[in-house]
Amino acid sequence: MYVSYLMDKNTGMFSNSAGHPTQPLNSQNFMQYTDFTGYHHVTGVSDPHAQTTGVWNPAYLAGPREQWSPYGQSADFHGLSPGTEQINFSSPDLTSILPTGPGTLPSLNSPAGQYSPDSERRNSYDWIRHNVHSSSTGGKTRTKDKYRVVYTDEQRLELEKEFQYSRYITIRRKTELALGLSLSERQVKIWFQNRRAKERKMTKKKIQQSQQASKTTTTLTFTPSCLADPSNGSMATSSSLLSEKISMTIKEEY
DNA sequence: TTGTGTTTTACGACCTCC
DNA sequence: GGAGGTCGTAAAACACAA
Repeated sequence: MYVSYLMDKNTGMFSNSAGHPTQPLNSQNFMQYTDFTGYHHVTGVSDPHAQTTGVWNPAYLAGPREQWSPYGQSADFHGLSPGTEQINFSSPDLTSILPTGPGTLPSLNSPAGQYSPDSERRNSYDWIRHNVHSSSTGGKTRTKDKYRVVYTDEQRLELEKEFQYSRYITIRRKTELALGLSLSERQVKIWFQNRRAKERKMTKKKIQQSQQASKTTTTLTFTPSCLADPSNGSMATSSSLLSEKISMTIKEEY
């Protein structure tokens, strides 16, 4: 709230909405995806006109997205226009799911799943499922008929893009996003909360891994001196000691 | 097919700020 | 007091190995 509040106050940031990913941006100043792990559903993401768009609010399907966009100029949330906008994806995770070209999103006419390595795991069955789950307009809670809904690729992508732009969404953007994605503002808010939690979790994991790696390296560089010690006995003994040291290091880590 | 582990929505508890 | 933050967790959805 506080950050959003401040960001909302800081109108200079979004003055004329310039610089905001919502608006068509140059590829140069467009946000870079630094982390997109876990979002495998990219099939048909950028194809608002494909058959898979059953996930969209019928109101949006009535015409081009330009007409239903709450953002004025373009409904292509962050430059999803085919062939006109380019987005830099710096994340290995993202580049793995996106075309290998210079940061271009998949062509609108591309077959769903073509660009997704996960298409092997989440194939056509997957986007069919998404159509089935087109009731992602949400509002369903534990107390209602369904525990949770699965967001569509489009919803996830746009939320993710917004997240890459800013970890904390402004009140205004939350409203716009909720409108554009047929989600409730509460859902958008919670999505951001969960996304931040996910990022923290991954950051923590990475830190732990790097610490563990450095510890292991330290142990390994220290060991040869032990091996050089004539009193150390046979090599077999030394190597067994080494493996013991490593396992102990790992144990310490946990 | 089934068991298991991971990820994704959604919520409640508690905290801070206005 | 209300809104939104983190943290922890439940449960659905999903992937994958056996």
